[in-house]
Amino acid sequence: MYVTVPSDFDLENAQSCIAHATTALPQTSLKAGAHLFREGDEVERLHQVTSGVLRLTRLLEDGRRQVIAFGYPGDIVGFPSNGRHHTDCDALTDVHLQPYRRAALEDGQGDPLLHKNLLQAALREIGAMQDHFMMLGRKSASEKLASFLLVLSSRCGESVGPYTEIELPMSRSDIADFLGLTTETVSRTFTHFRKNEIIALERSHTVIVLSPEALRAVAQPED
Amino acid sequence: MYVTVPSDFDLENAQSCIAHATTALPQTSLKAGAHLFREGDEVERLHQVTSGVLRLTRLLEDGRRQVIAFGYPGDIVGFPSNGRHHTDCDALTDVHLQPYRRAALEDGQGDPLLHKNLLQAALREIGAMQDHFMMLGRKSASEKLASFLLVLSSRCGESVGPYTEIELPMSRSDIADFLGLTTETVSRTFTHFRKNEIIALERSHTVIVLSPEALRAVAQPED
DNA sequence: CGGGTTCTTGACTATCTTCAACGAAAGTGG
DNA sequence: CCACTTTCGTTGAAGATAGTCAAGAACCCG
Repeated sequence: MYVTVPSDFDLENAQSCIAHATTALPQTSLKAGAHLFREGDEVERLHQVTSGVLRLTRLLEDGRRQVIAFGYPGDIVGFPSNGRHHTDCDALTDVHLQPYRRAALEDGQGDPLLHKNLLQAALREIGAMQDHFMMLGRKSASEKLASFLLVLSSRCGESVGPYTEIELPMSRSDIADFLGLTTETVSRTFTHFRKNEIIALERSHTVIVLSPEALRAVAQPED
Repeated sequence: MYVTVPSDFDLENAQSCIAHATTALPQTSLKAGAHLFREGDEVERLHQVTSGVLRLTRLLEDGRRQVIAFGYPGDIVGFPSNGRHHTDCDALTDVHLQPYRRAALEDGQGDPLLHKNLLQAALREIGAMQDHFMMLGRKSASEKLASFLLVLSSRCGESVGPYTEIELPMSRSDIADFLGLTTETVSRTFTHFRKNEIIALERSHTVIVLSPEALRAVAQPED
């Protein structure tokens, strides 16, 4: 999951499981905190998240970290770069996964429909990442966090009375490393939104969106 | 072209033209300043740069711009996201291009080798973009510019006596929008490098790398 | 309940941006 | 070819946003 400009995420298309009955591998699962793969590992499978949330990260020698993406249900992770994983991946919550053979992506053989679906997923990934560049390079802290909350709200928000509730399985520092900020700035920005009654924090990991309009206004200022 | 961690770019692999004799489309060319495609256009062809440099950009409603990538010889641009271009693309210099049918990427039919090569290019693209996230999210202005110059130096540096010379076809604001900075900061950082005798500027678009070691040291601090 | 981690908050600082001015370079038209 | 205009690059001063350092509060887990 990246933070893309609104309406870019094709829910219908992406969330559907693209497994094909005849060739499907059995679903697997992962406990919270367990790792799925590490940077440099040979890619054997791609994985589509069925439930739970994954975290993809990359490290710099000096310890700086970038969270590349969060893997939410419907997302496919593990695209090989020169045959190898290019990020670390671990589970933020218990996760269920639908694995696909790497060959299903790379060879047309076997299941042509699956091949096509995986390829399209990879191409959508490129598009989504291009949007995320804009986020990282050109948006302020408030814009970043507001955009992030909006995406989460549409992908995993639950209606609670008149409001939308978002459960955040990741820590403040995960959010910071995803958005190119520090934990302190993320925390302060949450507080700022809270004081302006744009959101409420039930617990630090449970956000209630009080005013989606205000959130949208912060995320993409008119000009 | 993205700014990736060192040694990640596979020169051999990427620079080679992947056209297949029997199915090849004729080369095309583009004058400096001409556009190749615009965001939202239906993708008909992918293009591999043969000579010259392309610029891929994305705009925010309020005018903020992100340069997504520069297309250097060997690079392939135009991967479709849901069948459409997701960026604008224009030529910074006169450019020669090898076009490929979109179907060559999306269908296995036709030329299986070409299909495979295009797919691998798309997957490498994902890996390279992941590195670029780190750049945008976690690096300082000096680190960004030093990394940028190092990549250019290895991709298009020309030996001039003991030094490497880099010709920059893009403006300061292109560099700024690529690295997530302002033109002023880019300019100041150039000046800073010049004063420290890491580089020399023959003209504002011609960089001479005086000390690649120093540049590397700035690009990736030990810890 | 205790101990460690995570989150929040405060004070201060640094980096980068903004605004502004100027000079250099490049494009335009007579 | 030269003057004119416009764009681009550099530099300075001031300001703002986000980062750093530090401490206390809240939360989680055993």
